[in-house]
Amino acid sequence: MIKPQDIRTVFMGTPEFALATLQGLLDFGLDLRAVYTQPDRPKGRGNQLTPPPVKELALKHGISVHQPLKLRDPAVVEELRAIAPDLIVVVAYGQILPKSVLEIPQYGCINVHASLLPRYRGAAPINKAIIDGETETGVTTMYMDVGLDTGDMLIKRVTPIGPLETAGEVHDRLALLGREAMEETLRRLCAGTLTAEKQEDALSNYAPMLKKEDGLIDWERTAAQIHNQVRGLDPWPGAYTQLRGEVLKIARTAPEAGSGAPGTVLAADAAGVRIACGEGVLRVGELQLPGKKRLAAGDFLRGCPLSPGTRLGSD
RNA sequence: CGCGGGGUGGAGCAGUCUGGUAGCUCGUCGGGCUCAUAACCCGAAGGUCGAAGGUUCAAAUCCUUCCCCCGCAA
Repeated sequence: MIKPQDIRTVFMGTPEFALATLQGLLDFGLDLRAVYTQPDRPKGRGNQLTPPPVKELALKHGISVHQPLKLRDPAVVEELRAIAPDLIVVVAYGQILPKSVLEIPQYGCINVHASLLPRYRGAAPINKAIIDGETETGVTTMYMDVGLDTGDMLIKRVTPIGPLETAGEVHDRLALLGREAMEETLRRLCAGTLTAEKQEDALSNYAPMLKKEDGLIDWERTAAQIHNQVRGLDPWPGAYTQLRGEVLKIARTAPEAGSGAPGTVLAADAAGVRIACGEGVLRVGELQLPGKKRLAAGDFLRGCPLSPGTRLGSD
């Protein structure tokens, strides 16, 4: 039986997704020696230098924060070795851990990944799962190895994906599940009952980093496919089409029955804008023009009327 | 000094370039019509046009300064 306060731990993470797990580590009572996170980056209007969410939480708890540009820098590795962690916990850190780092902690490097491995390895597991129309997903903790999300699996937590749920909503849920999975992992680590399971590589697939162009809608596809694309890319990067040469972002969609020439507005009122797809009709609840904010269909139409017959997409 | 858009009745917007009665769609209120309705018809209320200063006979509109909001750059 290992006591949490005897485990010298380093946490590595950057965005909001990592927050719950970091808090979980604190609550669990680990001996948290340092937090590694990405450097402050210019963000927001005016390009303000903004600290990553993890940094703010760490500072609030008086934990020393490291923000190396490159973790693989020998000096950085040396510094980390000097901290002599028994365990490194990694959640959405944003940098690959070199072998030299992976070998430092005696209890290994444990990562929380937002999918049911071996499915959806890679940078955008939540989005990709929704885009593919999956009805459930989850989180997996694993021992990290040199591959990308290929390490031996420890604990899984499953959650259903609702038919209208967006990536943002699932993201928030998975962040909490990730914390639970990590806590369970730590309990077993302390109790000595932690078991690891190899990933079945043949069942794996890869979720590459999202690009803005992934949001371009092809109205020839089915309403269900487009719906999955829209909610899978919400809130970032967002799905879009074109209206009179301008980018029109859409959100809060639902597939419906019906038909028409793909890309044609069939009806537009406060209940939504109905657009014909290659198969079926997509009801759009929220729309956004460049420089404007996202508006509910009713509000949007007051400022930008859309008459039936309007064609969307490239000409 | 990263790029860009904006602040106009309760909501969303037009009007600003080219100064001259503040407008549109919707909402609200009153009335009418209807078996009925988030429908339709008639009418009404509601705005120091973000703030201050300047130019002008006259400023939402042109000039200066300031405040606030938003989109994109993960």
